[in-house]
Amino acid sequence: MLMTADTVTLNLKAKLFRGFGDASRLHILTVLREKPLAVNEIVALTGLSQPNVSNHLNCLKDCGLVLAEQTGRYMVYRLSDDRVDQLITIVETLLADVAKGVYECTRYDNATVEPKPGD
Amino acid sequence: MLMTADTVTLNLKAKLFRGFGDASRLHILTVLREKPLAVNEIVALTGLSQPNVSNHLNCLKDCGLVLAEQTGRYMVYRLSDDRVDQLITIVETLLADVAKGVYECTRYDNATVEPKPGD
DNA sequence: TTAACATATCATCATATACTGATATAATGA
DNA sequence: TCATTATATCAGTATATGATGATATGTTAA
Repeated sequence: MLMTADTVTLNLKAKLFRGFGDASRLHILTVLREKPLAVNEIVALTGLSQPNVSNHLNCLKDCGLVLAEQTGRYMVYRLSDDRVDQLITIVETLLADVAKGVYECTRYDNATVEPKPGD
Repeated sequence: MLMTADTVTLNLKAKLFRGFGDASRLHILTVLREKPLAVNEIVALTGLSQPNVSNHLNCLKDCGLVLAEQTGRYMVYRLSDDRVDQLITIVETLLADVAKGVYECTRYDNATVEPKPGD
């Protein structure tokens, strides 16, 4: 399939969504909703390893979801845009309505899914 | 690893975001913004293979992002909630501001978006 | 019933990517 | 300078998951 302009845009949007689509990154984004934080603070708040946090922050920064500013020997990160917070808020409200489904969404992992009545 | 209530919620939110975080699924969701569609119509509009569309629709349905209704021999899918459309809209506006960064965000993968042979 | 169509599922493969431990780089202060 | 702290990067591994081709299931109509 050819890489049309639409396809490129589609990939960019998907990639942006994927920025939020990992529990670790979402955790980082969530603690950053409160206030800008240095890496070590994010490590402490999330319980993730330092290299792991650094990797995720790097991704989030490259994707434009967070901004970084060097302050002394601290690198302080913050959300880049109100819409980042906004997207999380909307998903939180949406989750309240579809939580059960999401919880059971195992996609290809059918091995863990029990047979439905009538099967 | 301990699975606190917060961790569970975090994973659910991330999973919901991941529903949007794939170009194929996002394409499907995008064509469904216009109107409800049968699987064969989605296949035609997206150019994806039928099993692939079916798999993604199954995921989207389980995750509560779309609803399915059998109509004769057609299975008609539609977006489950206005917020699904809303989230895509916000990401589209956000993308306009951070597009360059997203495009360059390769994280661990270096083979970004090249057409595959045979496509 | 059979044929044709519509959709779902399965086995398999290939790739993406999250994580860890070790190490490198950078900034500060003694 | 050296020691300490803060962050980033790298190699290696394990897992998740997207895609395909074949097949099964389900629906309608002749």
